[in-house]
Amino acid sequence: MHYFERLKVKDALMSTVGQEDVIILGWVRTKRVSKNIAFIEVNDGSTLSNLQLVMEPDNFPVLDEINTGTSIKVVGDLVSSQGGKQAWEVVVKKLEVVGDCPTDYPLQKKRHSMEFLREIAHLRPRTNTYGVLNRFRSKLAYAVHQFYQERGFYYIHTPIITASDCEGAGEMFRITTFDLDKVPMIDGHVDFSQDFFGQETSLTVSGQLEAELLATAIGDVYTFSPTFRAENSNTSRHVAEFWMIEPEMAFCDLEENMKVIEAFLKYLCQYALDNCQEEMEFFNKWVDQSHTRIQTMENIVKSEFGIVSYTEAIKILEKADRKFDFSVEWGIDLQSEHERYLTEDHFKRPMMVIDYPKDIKAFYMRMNEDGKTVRAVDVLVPQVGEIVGGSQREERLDVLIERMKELNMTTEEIEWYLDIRRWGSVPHSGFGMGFERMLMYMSGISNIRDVIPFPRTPGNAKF
RNA sequence: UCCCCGAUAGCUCAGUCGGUAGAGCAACUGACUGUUAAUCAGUGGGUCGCAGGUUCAAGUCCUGCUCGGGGAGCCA
Repeated sequence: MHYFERLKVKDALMSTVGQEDVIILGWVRTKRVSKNIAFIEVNDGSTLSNLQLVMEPDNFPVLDEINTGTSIKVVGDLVSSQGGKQAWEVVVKKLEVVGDCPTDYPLQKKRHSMEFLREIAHLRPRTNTYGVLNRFRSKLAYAVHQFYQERGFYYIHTPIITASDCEGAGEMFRITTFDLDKVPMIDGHVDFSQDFFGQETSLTVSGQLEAELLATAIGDVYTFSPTFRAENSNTSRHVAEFWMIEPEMAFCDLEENMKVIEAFLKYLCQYALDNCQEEMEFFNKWVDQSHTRIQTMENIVKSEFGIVSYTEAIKILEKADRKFDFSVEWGIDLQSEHERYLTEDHFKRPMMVIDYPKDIKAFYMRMNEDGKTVRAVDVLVPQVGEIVGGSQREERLDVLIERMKELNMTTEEIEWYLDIRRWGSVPHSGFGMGFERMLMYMSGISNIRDVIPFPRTPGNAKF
């Protein structure tokens, strides 16, 4: 097949000199045939742009079999193009069909709606938009690793299967090997002691608790792994399976944690500006309706994030010159409309809200001196909302146990989590960033189902 | 799960007061051209989401269901 010998379209287009007898392997995007000359544009996924092929139709009767979508193998000479829109093109010497493509191919030579493409998610990677997105996603995943590796963090693997039901981050998907038609029962309840693990187990909703164990051993760690939430959420920013990045740092307080968050977000934006120009220009031109995506990324890199305490945020909202559907008072959970007002209207930039009331945050967050608020931080960005949630963890064993009692939580199944507070406990902090939400923000793509190749949502696990 | 909106050709949509179906793009055929989302001319293409109901007559009105979109809650 000449896999190793072929020239990728990306490399052909970046060539500095002409080359004889190059091999191109790819899919036809469009064909233009006239009596004396014919053009094919071929794309192999290596880059957004197509490579133009030129030939005399009389010498290539196989042209009749070539449609949009056909996969082809080409041998020809790479020469500078006589046409205006591209520097290089290939004068074809040999052309063969690898796989034909009947004309009922769903991807037409025209723009399609994101909604339609979502229904054919197995084919949409072949479109310009999803080619750009999937290459961007790969590059950003690499940038995530690069950021942490450069700073001496260790990449850790936390379990996908978990037995802790107290992670508290949402509904969980149960896993079992039971024959669901005859589940063993005891005293009217499912007898999980007969199940594979001898207890009830689920897919993880967060690697944080385990990450804390590793952080209190090897210092600075991060996870980057799939996460599962069984919430019946039907919104443009929720999926049941998504990828989350969760750093955890020993000997680190909330203020230091926030510096890592800000540096991380800025790093990803700077990385995209430096290394993903083609993708960012595409998003700016075709995806972001206000055409300000590049400018937004540049602003993030330049400007300081806003920091406001929950209590101050409430005051700002109370003074706001506009009505909210949900009334504002200290102690409420901030609603979407409140978060949007803060980040989009009041501060007009990414915002960190800190020190939330303990009652609306998780049990493991460190109690402040006031006894009412905890060392939590949510990062809000325009258009997407919450993109990062983090906190300083409660490292004082007695305080943590007291808090769990308040919440009627049993400590039995989570003794292992308490143990790191028993022996050599240290202040530590961390956060979780939704990878897809970050991709949404950076690309301007407004539905999370369009930044992951195969989205899982209530009622839909196709492909 | 709740609220709102929608479902008509392959895609995006129009369809008036209820009277038996339209456009653009795509596809196909032909012509022409170093073209480039080519251009020009022509052709084919419909169980109007599904199931009921009202009516002489339903794409159009009513009910239920399914699916999709926007918003809310939950959160990353």
